[in-house]
Amino acid sequence: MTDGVEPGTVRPGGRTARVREAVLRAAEDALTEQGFTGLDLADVARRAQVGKTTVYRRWGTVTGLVADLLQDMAEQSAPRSETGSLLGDLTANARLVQRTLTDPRQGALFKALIAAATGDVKTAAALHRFYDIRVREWAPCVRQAVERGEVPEGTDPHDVIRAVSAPLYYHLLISGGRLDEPTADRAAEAAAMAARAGVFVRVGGKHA
Amino acid sequence: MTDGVEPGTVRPGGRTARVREAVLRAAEDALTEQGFTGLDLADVARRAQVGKTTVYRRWGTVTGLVADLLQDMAEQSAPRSETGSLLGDLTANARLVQRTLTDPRQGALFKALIAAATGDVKTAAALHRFYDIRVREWAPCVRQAVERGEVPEGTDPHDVIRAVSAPLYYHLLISGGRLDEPTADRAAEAAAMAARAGVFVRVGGKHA
DNA sequence: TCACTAACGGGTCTGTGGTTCCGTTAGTGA
DNA sequence: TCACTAACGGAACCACAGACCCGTTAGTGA
Repeated sequence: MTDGVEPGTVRPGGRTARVREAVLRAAEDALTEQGFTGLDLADVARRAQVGKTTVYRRWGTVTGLVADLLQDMAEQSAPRSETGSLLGDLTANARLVQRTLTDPRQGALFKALIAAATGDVKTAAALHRFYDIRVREWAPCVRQAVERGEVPEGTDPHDVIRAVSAPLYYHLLISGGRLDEPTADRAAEAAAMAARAGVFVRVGGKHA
Repeated sequence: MTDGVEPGTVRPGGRTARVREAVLRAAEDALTEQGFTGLDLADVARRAQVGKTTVYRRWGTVTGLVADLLQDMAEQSAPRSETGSLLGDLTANARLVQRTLTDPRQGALFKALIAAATGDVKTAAALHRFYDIRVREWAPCVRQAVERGEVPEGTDPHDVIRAVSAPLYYHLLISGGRLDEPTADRAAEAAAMAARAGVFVRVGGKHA
């Protein structure tokens, strides 16, 4: 803590990078299969074919490992589609999220990541960063809608994109309701309607 | 497992009830302070001034205890307010949720409950039941809005109420954004707008 | 009021998640 | 290509959450 250098920072190339890669993939698998609660670092080490000492030294705790995994996931981005209308773009986004959360592996993984973030501020910060990046990637479609005059000037793009995802995550984590394509479409419609009506216009020009 | 009777079912009165009460309150406190991860049943027993054997016998696991706590919480209901307009009612609901989630203790508790539910199907079922009850309590205000002609016939009341909460929980768990009164008001507005536009009309008459 | 036994609880034991020690392997810079 | 040392990893070790045993307390029905 006090004496500085974290392991993995001085010689980040070669073996160190390979170990990190293997451990993160193993952690992903383990989280997906066991969930956040059932995760132990020795098991991750076994899956990664790496000494468990290494895992404990580099990441220390389960939440530390999850935080690093989130950082890694944040780096790989998926491209967005463009349909020419706000509703079309938001629907594409909603369906992408819906498909991701419905996929047995991905859905379980995201649940585990979110659960981990509830208990640790560093992990929570990593999760926020991850979603901030994803939201930023889709924000342009709202800006284009503003330019086209579909939604009023001053509309906060991030708020709109988040409004699309929110009901889907609510279903996944809280209500347990069906998470099908019509649900996704409804989420997109609701967000588009609200955006058109000027609900997401920021008066002071301040962004979240 | 195979031989039937669960402890606490044959003599549910007197001491058994007192123990349950004390343990649930202690679990609530512990969850609030330590979060879901940092919870151990011996600590709960200590707080409740109850033998730890009792806690292990009656509830067995952390998730089992959380599931019972959720059932207990579901039984105590908070009344809703009526303002005479859909937007007014939804705003009242949004602010209630916002205040609950912002409160340091309550917010932490709900985070912990949701995290626990991600890892265990019984707990998840209990969580779904809890929110289903809460949603039902507020559904009448949407039905009244239908009667007043504010929103189209066939609008699913539950969908509307859930649409109000969703962005608030999204902020709490995922984006980490500000969770203030304007945010709550915006959530209510967005839901009201979408409802008015007929986004939540169910075609087949089937409810979620 | 009394007998019956469900449910409680202190004490002890154990499996395992996590830590530490120290020798080995392999990046890195000259 | 060589010296230096960061980073890895097997093995022994430890602490503690959770299981178990068995004697005690107190609801319940007659």
